[in-house]
Amino acid sequence: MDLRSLARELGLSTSTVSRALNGYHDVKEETRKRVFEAAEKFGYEASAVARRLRSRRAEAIGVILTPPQSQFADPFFLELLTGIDEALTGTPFHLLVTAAHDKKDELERIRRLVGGRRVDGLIFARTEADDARIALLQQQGTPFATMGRSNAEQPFAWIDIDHRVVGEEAVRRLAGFGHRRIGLINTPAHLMYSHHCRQGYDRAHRDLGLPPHDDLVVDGGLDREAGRQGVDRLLALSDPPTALICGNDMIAIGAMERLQERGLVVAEDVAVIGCDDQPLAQFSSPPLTTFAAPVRRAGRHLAELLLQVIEGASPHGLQEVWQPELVVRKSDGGDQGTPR
Amino acid sequence: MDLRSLARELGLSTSTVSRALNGYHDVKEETRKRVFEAAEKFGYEASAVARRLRSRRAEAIGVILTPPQSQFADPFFLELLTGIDEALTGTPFHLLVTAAHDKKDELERIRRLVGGRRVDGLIFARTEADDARIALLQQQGTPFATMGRSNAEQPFAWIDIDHRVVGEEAVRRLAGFGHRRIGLINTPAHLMYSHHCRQGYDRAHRDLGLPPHDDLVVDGGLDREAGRQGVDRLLALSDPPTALICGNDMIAIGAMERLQERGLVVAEDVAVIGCDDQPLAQFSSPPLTTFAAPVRRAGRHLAELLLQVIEGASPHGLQEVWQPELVVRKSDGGDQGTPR
DNA sequence: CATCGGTACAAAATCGTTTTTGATGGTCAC
DNA sequence: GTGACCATCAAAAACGATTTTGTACCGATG
Repeated sequence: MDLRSLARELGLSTSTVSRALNGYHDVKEETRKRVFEAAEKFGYEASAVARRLRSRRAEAIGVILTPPQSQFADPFFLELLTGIDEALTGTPFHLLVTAAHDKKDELERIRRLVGGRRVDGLIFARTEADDARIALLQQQGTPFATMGRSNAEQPFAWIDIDHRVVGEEAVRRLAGFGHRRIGLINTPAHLMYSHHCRQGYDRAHRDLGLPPHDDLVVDGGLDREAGRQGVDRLLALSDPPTALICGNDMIAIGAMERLQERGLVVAEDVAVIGCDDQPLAQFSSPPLTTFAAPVRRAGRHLAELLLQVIEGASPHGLQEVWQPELVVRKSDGGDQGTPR
Repeated sequence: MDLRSLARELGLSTSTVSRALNGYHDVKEETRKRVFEAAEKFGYEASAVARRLRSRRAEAIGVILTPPQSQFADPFFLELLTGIDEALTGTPFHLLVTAAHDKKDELERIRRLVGGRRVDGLIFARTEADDARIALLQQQGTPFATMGRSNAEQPFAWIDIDHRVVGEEAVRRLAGFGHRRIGLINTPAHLMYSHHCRQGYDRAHRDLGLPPHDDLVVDGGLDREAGRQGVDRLLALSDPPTALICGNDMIAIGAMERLQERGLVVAEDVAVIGCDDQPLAQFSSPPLTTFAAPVRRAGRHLAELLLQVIEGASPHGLQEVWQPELVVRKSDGGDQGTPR
C-alpha cells in the first residue's frame, strides 16, 4: 500500500494525505481523522527510502566498531550499542553498525558511510589526542559524537569517563593501604584516556609525596597479553611494586594470571585494581576491584547528543565528564586492603 | 556530486553514465573508461537512497537482538554481529541492528523493519519449536535466516549447533568418569536447542543403560540465577546428582557459585559442564569445561545464506548442522575426570 | 536499393514520498 | 461589490538514481 493508493481510496490528493499524516496545519481536523483511520485500516507505512530521498535525510546513525585485539569480543561495544539503540527507539532513526579491521579501514568506512549518505551522523569510541576520524568528520561537516575527548580545535559532542579520577583514586586507595611503590600498566599511550589515567596517577603521587615512579609505569595493548607483559617488566625491577593499577579489566586479568604463575598471591603479595567493570571482573579469581563506567547510559546519551547535532544544534556545550565509581571486590585486599 | 553533474561534465546522458558504471554492454569500452575516470576524479558516489528507491531494494539486512535477561551484555550477539558484518563487506548491503525488549516488541520491530522496506531480510537467533517470528516472515514472504532450527512447515535457511551432541557427549563423558546420576539444568524449554539438548541427554542415558532420571532434569532461564536455582532444586533430591550439565555457560557459572556457597567443591564433589564457551568460561573458578560453538563463523555463513535467499534462491537445502567441540578445562575434573 | 540487425547513445518514465506553488470558495471589512 | 485574507485542498516539481523505450548511424544482405 503506497501513498497514492491510499489517497485514491480516500478521494484525496497525495499531498493532502501526506500533510495530514505529518501534522501540517492546513488540513481540516476531520479530514486528518479520516486519513489516519484509513492508514490504520490499510496498514499503510510510508516508504522510508522515498521519504529519505526527498527529505535528504538518511534517518540512520552509524557506529564503527573496532574489532577486539584479543581473541574474544568486546562487551564494551555491545553495551554501547544497546544504549544507543535505546535512545533511537521512538525516533525514525536506525542504527547502522560496521566493524573496521584497522585504522585505515576505519577511515575508509567512514568515508563511504558519509559519502553515500547512508548515515546522518556517527558515533565512535576510544578517541586519540590527535584523532584522524575527528579531523575528517569536522572537515566534512558531518555530525558525530564520541566516547572520549580529543585535542581538536573545534568543539564537538562527547562524553568521557574521567580517567584522571581513576588514576588518582586508585593511587590514593592503595597508598592508604600502605603501598609505597604502585605500578601502572596503562592502555596504549595514543589513547586519550590512557593519558588522563597517567595524569591522575602522577598527581596523586605528587600530592601524597610518594617517591619518584617513572620506572613503575608501562604501557602496551588493551588485552590480557598486555597485562602479562606488564607484570614481567615490573617484576624485573630491583625494587618491584607491591600494587598494580591496570588501564582496563582485561589487562588486570592478564596481570593477575601472570602474577599467580610467578607464585605470587594477588591481594596479599600484590594488590591489583582494574578499570571498566567488565562482566568478567566479578568472575576472575580473585574477583577484581575496579572502576565502573556506565557504558550503556553513555551510549544512550551519546545518541541523544548526536541527534541534537543532526538537528542543527551547535556542539558548543555538548560535552560531559562522568565520574567513575569504585567497585570493591577482592583483588586489592577488599575493604581494608592488605596491611603493610 | 550527483549523476547529472557527472553526465554534464562528460557530455553524456545520465542513462549512459549510469549504464557505464553498472557494467552494461551497450556502452563503448572507451566511453566506459572515460566515465570511470571522471567518477574517480570528482569522487562520485551514487546516492544509495536513490538507487534503493528505484531498484526497490533496501540493501540492508536487519538483526534483532534480544537484550540480556541477566545484568550484563551477551557476548554471543557481538560475535554474531561481527561475523555477519564480515560477510557483508564488499557487498552493497548494510547491517541494521535493533534490540527488542520482549517477544511482542520483537514482532513489532520486525513488522516495522519489513513494512517500511528498511531491510531486505532478517537474521535472528534462539529459535523456538513454534516460532512466531518465523510464521510472520514466511507468511509475508520476507527472506530470513536463523541461528537454530524450528518446526515450521516451509523450509527456511538456518544453521544450528547440534545440541543433541552436546547433551549426549556430556553424558557419555561424565558417565565415563564413573558418574551415575547426572543432572541437567537446561535452558528454557520453549527454545529449540533446549529440546535437542534434552534429547541427546536422554539418548545417552538409554544407550548407556543408566537408571531413570526424569527428576534430574530442570529448566528455567538463561542466566546465572537459573543455575543457582537449578542447583538448589537438584541438591534437594534424596539422591542428588554428582555431575551437572548446564544448558549454557551462564547457567554453569551460577551453578558453580551456588555449589560453592553450599560448601561443595566443584569438580571433586560435583562435576560441571557448560555449553557455548563464552569468554568468561575460562575465567571462572574453576575454569569451565564447555562446548565451543563457532558463533562468528555462523554469523558469517548466515549472512551468506540470507543473501542467497534475497537473490531469489530457494531456501531448500540452505540448512546446516554444525558440530560443537568440547573444550576441556577444570570444572568437570579435567582430562581424567574425578574417579568415583 | 530497401530492409534488417546491431551498436552506442539519448530521452523519458519510474520508484514513493515531501515540498512548493497554485486554485477554489468563503468570510470579512470598507 | 470588490479586494484582501484565510482555510483547505490539488497540482506539479523535486529528490537522484535505474530502467524502459526510442533513435541515429552503419554495414551487411538478398
